[in-house]
Amino acid sequence: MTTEYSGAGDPAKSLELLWGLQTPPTRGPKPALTVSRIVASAIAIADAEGLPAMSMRRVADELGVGAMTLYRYVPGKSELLDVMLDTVYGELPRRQLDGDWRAKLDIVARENRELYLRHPWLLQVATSRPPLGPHLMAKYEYELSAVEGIGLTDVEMDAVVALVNGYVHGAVRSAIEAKHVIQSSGITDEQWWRAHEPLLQKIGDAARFPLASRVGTAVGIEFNAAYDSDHGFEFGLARVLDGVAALLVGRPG
Amino acid sequence: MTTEYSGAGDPAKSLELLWGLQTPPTRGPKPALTVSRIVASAIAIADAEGLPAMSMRRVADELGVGAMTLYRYVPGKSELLDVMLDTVYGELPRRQLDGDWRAKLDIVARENRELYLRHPWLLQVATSRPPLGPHLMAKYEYELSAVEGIGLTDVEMDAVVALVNGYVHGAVRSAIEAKHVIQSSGITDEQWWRAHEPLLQKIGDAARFPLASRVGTAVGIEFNAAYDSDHGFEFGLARVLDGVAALLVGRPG
DNA sequence: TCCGTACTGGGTACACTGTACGAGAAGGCG
DNA sequence: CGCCTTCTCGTACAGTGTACCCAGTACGGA
Repeated sequence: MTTEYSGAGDPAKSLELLWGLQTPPTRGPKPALTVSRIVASAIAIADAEGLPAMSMRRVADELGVGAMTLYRYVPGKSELLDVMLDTVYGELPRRQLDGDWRAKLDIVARENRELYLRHPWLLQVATSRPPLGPHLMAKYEYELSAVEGIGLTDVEMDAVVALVNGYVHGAVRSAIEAKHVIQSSGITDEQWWRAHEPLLQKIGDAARFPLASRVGTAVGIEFNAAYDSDHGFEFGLARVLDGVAALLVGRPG
Repeated sequence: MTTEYSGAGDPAKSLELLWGLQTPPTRGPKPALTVSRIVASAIAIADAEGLPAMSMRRVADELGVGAMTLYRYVPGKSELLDVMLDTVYGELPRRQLDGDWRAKLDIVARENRELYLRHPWLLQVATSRPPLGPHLMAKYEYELSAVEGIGLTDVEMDAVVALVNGYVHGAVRSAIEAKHVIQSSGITDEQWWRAHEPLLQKIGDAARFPLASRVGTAVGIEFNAAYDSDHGFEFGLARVLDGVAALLVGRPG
């Protein structure tokens, strides 16, 4: 299983692709493909079969062309990933944000969560300083607008947005991976803990990890129950937003 | 560039390795290697050259044996990664936690941060439900002890620990990736934004993203300055802990 | 109209990856 | 000693991204 890096390719090349800056040539045969068709295929494969299945040959097969043909449109796989990222960012609704900052950040968090659930492979792409595509720019602008004018410095605004985005990223990743493990193994968390109790007892002192086994079992039961899995997400998000609220106490805004 | 999954191998096999449950045979030639030597080599390579450089052949070369020899000691690369994870978790100091819950969580967060900075490849390993090695168990137990007896339910204790760990993970990842990009490209964030200003102006309406460019520039300057890079970490951590504090208001503990 | 030339398509090849298989060597036990 | 377990590791296979190069296409200028 592999995960990829964004921004690993030539930034200038990626930017040209992202903003559609390459001027189409007048001579020569008409291209059979377009970058967006390639990107759409790649996203479809990643959505359906995961990021590791998205190889250049696989995408090319899907489009009915040879593998090397893709390199006429995209400098390499890294740049393809960059464009995939920016493309799915374009799916975000970016509706009008109403209410106070908390309501706005709440919506932002939920929209990002939906996006991650729709494209789980996003969670496997490292996205620090990705090439600034138009949709990523718009996403950043949109998210900053949620905390504009509430008394934060510019740097604090960025930090708060990053904090919320980071939380959503982590929370969704945990949830998805837990679901995957349960699906692939057919073993729930609770069953897993129970199955390993004998092992844990055999390993030296069973009382060495009292908190871990008590809490671990409780969490397993909770997740195993027909418990609303959104609840865990809500809990963490509320904590993060409470933390931001504490920062704003006593500030004008 | 590739990243790996933990827990992708046979859990039972990983557990046997992690807890050292295999009984050494009496017959046959003496093994030339040990699992811990293999793991130490693998960790050294991953530390020095990154996770993608840690291939089975590379580790075998380092140890002066054939690639397939490793498979006598470790079922596969996934299980090797599991043991690597548990081994570095064993490096955590786990000193006596003093003070109130906030001081304790603060220490936990800092210790985890140090670990990530020492072994950046940890950030590229997906660790949801990794095989329960002895050191991971100890880590979990230690972290739970920071929030034990302060009025949280078991499930809340797990959620708070996961929240803090998730924050540290995300914050360190951002910091490390930002540093990598600056090192490899020689371009600071500020220079990057300035260099792309003409591009952004050329793209339709330059005023389309006023917040993004203002805040982006401010953040770039801040990071570029000889500004203590720990400051950003502190800010986010304080927000997270404030959020936990808000949860505890009015509870006995 | 016709050719040169810019361009596209894609086959082949290379250096990698993890690891299945199986042959040969080594060494404790009856 | 001989058996049988165990260890080492060469070879092989199905993948990966992509560099290189040749063949075919179609427009611009003559």
